[in-house]
Amino acid sequence: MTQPRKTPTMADVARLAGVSPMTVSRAFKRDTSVSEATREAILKAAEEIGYVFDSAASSLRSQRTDFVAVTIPSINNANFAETLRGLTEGLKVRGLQILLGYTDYDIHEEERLVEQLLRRRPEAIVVTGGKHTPRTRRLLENAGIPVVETWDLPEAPIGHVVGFSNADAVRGMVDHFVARGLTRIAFIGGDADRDTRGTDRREGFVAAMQANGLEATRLIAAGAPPISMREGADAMGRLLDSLPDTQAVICVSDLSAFGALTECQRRGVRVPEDIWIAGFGDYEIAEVAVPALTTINPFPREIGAKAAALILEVLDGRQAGPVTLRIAPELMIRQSSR
Amino acid sequence: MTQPRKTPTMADVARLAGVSPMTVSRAFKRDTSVSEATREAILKAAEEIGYVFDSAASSLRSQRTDFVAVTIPSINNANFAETLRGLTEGLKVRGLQILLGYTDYDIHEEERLVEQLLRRRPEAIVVTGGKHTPRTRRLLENAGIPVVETWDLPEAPIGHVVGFSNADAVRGMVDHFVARGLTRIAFIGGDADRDTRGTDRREGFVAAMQANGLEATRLIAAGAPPISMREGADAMGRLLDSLPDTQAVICVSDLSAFGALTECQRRGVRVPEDIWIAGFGDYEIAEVAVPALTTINPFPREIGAKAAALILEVLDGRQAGPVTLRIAPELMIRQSSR
DNA sequence: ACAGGCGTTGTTATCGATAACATAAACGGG
DNA sequence: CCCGTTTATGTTATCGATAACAACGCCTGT
Repeated sequence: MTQPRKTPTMADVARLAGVSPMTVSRAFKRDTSVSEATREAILKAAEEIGYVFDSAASSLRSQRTDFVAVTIPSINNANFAETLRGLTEGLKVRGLQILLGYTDYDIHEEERLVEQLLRRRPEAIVVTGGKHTPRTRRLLENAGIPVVETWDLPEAPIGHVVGFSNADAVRGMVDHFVARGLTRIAFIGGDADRDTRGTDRREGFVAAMQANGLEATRLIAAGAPPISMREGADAMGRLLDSLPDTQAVICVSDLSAFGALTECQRRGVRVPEDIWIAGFGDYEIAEVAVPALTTINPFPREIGAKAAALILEVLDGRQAGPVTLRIAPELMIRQSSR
Repeated sequence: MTQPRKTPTMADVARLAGVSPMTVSRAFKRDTSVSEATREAILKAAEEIGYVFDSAASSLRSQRTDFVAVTIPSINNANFAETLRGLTEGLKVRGLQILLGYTDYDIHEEERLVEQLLRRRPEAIVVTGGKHTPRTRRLLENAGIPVVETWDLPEAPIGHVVGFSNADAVRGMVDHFVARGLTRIAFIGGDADRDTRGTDRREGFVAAMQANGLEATRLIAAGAPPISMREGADAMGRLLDSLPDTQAVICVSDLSAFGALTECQRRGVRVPEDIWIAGFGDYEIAEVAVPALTTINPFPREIGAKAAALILEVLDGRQAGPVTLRIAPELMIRQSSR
C-alpha cells in the first residue's frame, strides 16, 4: 500500500508485467509488434501503479517531440482561433501536439517566442505573417524544420506559405464600392505599424483609391492595434465629426466595423442609407449584426487546415520544394453596404 | 563554411569557446557562477554555430520542464483568453511556459487531453471547471504537481481553486430583476449539459426563481454549447413566438444575449422598453452594443493572475495546504435592463 | 523433415544537458 | 603572509525511453 516516493518509470511497469522495458516501450506505441495479450497486461500494470509516459525521455532518445510550434498574434481573436483549430484538427491525426505562443502583434516579442519555441525542438513551425526581425528569420532558416508563414504572401518566403494578400483583398472591396458609384471612402485602422496585416490593408486601400483616381485622405487612426470595438466606435465618431460627407468606411476588422456601426446607431446615422460600413474577417458578428456587415472572408479555418496538410506532406517526404498556397478571400456583400 | 549535418550541441559550443560543456550549460542559466567574459564568449560561439538549447535533454536530466499545463474549453472565447493572459503574464516572470490544450467543452476530451499534457511533465496544471471524469480526477490527484481548478467552486476540489459559483452569480441577477418588479423571466442556454458552467447558470436561474416564488418554466434551449450569437438569435425568436409576454431574458453568455438583442431589432421589439436582456461574461460587445447589455463580470483576467500567483507560491513552498480563492463576480446593470 | 520467413521479445548503448562532487584560482582579514 | 572563504570551472555519472541489433519460437511450403 506504500506509494513509491518517485514517479514510476517504464522499468517499474516492466517489472510488474514481467517483461523487459523495451516491450513496455513498444506497448505504448502504435504499429509495433507486441502481442495483444502482452500489451493489455502492460497497460493494466501501468494503470495499476499510475505510470504516466515521460515524453522528455522519449524525445531525447528518439529525437521526435511530436510538437508543432505555432505563433499567433493573439489568442483572443476568432480568426486566429479558427486557423488554430484547422491546424489542431489536421495535426492530431498524426499525434502531433501544438505548442502555442502569442506575439501580441510585436515582431520583437515574436523573436523571443520563436527562440523559446525552437528550444523545444518542434517538428515544424507555423508563424502568422511574413514580416520578421532579421534574427527571427535566421533562426527559422537554420532550424532545419518545415516553416510555414500564414495570413500573408511574403515577397521572400522563408519556407512554405499559406496565405493571401491583405492589400489585394481590400483593393477588391474598394473597387466594388467605386463600381457602385461611391467616391468619398474612408478607412479606419490602428495608429501604428505593429499589426502588419492591418498596415497592408491600409496600404491596399490607399493604392486602390489612387488606382481609381480618388483621394485616399480619409484615414482615421484609432489606437494601438489590434483595434477594439470601442476604438472603432471612437474613430467613427471622429470621422462623422470631421468628414460628415463620407459615403462609406472600410474598417481594418469586423470588430472595429461593428464599433463604428454602433456609433452610427447612437447618433441616429442610418446604415446603409447615410453611410456604408465594411469590415474584414467575416467574424460571426458581421453576419448577426443589424444591419449585417459587409466584409471579407479570408477562410481562416482553411488556412490552418492547409498548413497542417502541408506539414504532414513535408514530414512524410511527399513534398520536397517550398510551396506557396494561395487562399482567395471572398467579398461578402451584406446590408451595411446596399 | 561547411554546415555540420547534425544540430550542434553544447559540446560543440564548448569546443569552440574552449571551455567544458558544463560551463556552457551554466552560461545559459541565470544566477549561476560564470564570469561575464566567459559567458559572452560562450554566447558568441553559440550564436556563431547556430546552437539552440535543447530543452528535452535539459528536462530529462534536471526533472524540470518549465511547463505549466492549462486546459480551457475553447480558445475562441474572450473570457478564457483573458484568463490565459493572466496566467501567461503571471508565469512568464519565472520562465514558465504554458502548454495549452482545449477540451471543446467535453469532459471526455478533457480526459484525453489531461493525459497527453501530463506526459510532458508540467510543473503544475490548471483546468477550467470542477467537473471531471473519474479517471481525469485520478490522473490529476496522482500527478504529484499543484492542480488548480478555475471558473467554478467544486464541492470536492482536487487541489487548489480559483473561481466563483456560476449559480450564485445568476441568482444575483434574478434577484435584481425581481426586486425591480419583474416576474416573467426567461433563460436562454444550450440544449445539453456539456458546458457545465452553462448548466450551473441555468440551475442557478431555476433555483433563484423558485426561491422568489416564481415559475421557472421559460427555459429556451438553443443548440450545442457553447451557443453562438446566431443560436441566441434563434432562441429569442422562439421565445418571442411562444411566450410573448416575457418581461426579461437572461442568457447564458453575452454572445447569445447579443444575438437575442439583434433578433429583437429585426422584429422591432424594443429593448429595454418591451423586454429586458442580460448576458454573462462582460465581453466587450456587452459594453459597446446599442443598447449596452446588462451582464455579469467574472473578472477572467484576475482568475488567471491569481492562479499564476498561487502556483508560484506553491512551487516555492510558501503555500502548503490546498487553497480556495473566491472571485466575486460583479453585476453590471446597463441600458438593456432599465 | 528442414530452410526460410515472420512476429515477438530481449540486450546494449545512447540521445544531450546537468546534479553532485571535486578542484583550482582569487580574495580578504587579522 | 597564511588560511578560511568565495568564485569559477572541470569531471563523472545519470535522467528514462528507445534505436539498432540479436535471438528465439512458430508457421509454412516443398
